[in-house]
Amino acid sequence: MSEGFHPPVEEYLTTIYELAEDGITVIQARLAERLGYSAPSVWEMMKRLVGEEYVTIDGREITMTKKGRMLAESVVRKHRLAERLLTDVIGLPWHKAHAEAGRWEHVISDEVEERLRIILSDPSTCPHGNPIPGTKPDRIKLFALSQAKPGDSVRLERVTETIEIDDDAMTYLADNKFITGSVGSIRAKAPDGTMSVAVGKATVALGAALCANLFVTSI
Amino acid sequence: MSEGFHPPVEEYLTTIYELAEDGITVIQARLAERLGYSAPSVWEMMKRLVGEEYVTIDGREITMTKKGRMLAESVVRKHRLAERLLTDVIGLPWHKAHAEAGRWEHVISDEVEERLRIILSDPSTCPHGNPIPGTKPDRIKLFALSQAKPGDSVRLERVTETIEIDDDAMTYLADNKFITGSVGSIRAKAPDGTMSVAVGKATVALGAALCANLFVTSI
DNA sequence: TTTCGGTTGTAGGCCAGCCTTACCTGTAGT
DNA sequence: ACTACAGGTAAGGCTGGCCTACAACCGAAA
Repeated sequence: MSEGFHPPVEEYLTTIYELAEDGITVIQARLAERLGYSAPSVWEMMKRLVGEEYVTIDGREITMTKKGRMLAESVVRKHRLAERLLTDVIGLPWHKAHAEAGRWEHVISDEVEERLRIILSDPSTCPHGNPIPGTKPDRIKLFALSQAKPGDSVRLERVTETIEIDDDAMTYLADNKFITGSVGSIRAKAPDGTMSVAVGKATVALGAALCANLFVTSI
Repeated sequence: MSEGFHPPVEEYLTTIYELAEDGITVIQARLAERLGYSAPSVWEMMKRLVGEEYVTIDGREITMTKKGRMLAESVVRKHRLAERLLTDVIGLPWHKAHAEAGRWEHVISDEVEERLRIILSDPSTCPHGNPIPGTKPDRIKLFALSQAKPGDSVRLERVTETIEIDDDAMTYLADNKFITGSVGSIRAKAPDGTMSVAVGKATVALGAALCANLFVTSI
């Protein structure tokens, strides 16, 4: 926060970070989609980010430099710590934390970040299971829900950013009590990948695209 | 946060609110000073705020409309609740909370504000003693430290915004352990209003301008 | 091979919100 | 009564970050 305070730059860099984290090739078009900006706007910002040595572009693919990655990780860290604060301390519902933290991430100072890490006992993930950069991750092997078979019992461990940004999907998951930590058992899997999962007394239907972005452990 | 999200507008309105709160006549020149903007910038924004019916201008004096006051109070409320969160829960030092909250106030949603009010037990003031709009104030009569006489013992109850925005002054107070809740006894009062106050084992020297903005109770 | 969807690049524009410079006005002090 | 100075108004300018419209390219499928 000391010298530069540039929410747009931070926004672009974290989006690059999160796309890469979700295994999506980072090109301008993906950024334009996710950010909701026009292609020329993204292009212009890329020129700037290359100029300021936050990223390099090789062919179409955008890669962060060390400088870019450090800034991105700092902001992502603040975002995910903020989410933990919001859910664990402030009591904001699970599915609403992402949007709130999306604004908070730009205004949290390094000192407060440090305090948060302490009072939250150095958490390794956000409430949706995504890792907090700079902490040693719990090395449990997760797999996509889409790989589970009928009969399997699983615990939901992680919802990727691709889903986190989708308010409707998050609300749907929360309404059906299928949030991080919830246990479900696979009832059925349709040919198109849609799954039926029993959670508590009810059964939730989950589309293929959603299942590919829900990571679980066997139980 | 729903529709309009205009940090500059919020910044101007809260500044107007805080100037009035500190008993300072609100004119453009005061705003320019406190915000660090040029007079024409302030003038332009005033045109806009009058146009959008946030304020009215009568002669030189600027007064908020109901609409303006509601927005200003909402932002001030978020600011002061954020300060409480920062000091009481997150553990940020007393004198650093103001600057941090100055950024947070623009990004806190109404829902989080409500949660904060609950987890903080509906506080009636910020950590510096300024009232949180919408709560019934503790009706203790405070007086300015400058009105105290040598020999008096007082407890510091409130530091006005005029001082809160002054980082050096706040750090000085904190370094000398003279913060809200601290007890001091007046040792001496110089002709120019400078006071010597014993706090704990040490004695603090406080300038006249500062003393006029520190509110205390007799003890 | 042609065509077409996805993508990148270019040109030109717009608006908020700040700036400087300059000028005008009213009030207070000598 | 005159000057000084604080305060307000005017005109013009700049930058960041977004836009639309359009041109150029590329790979894959028809």
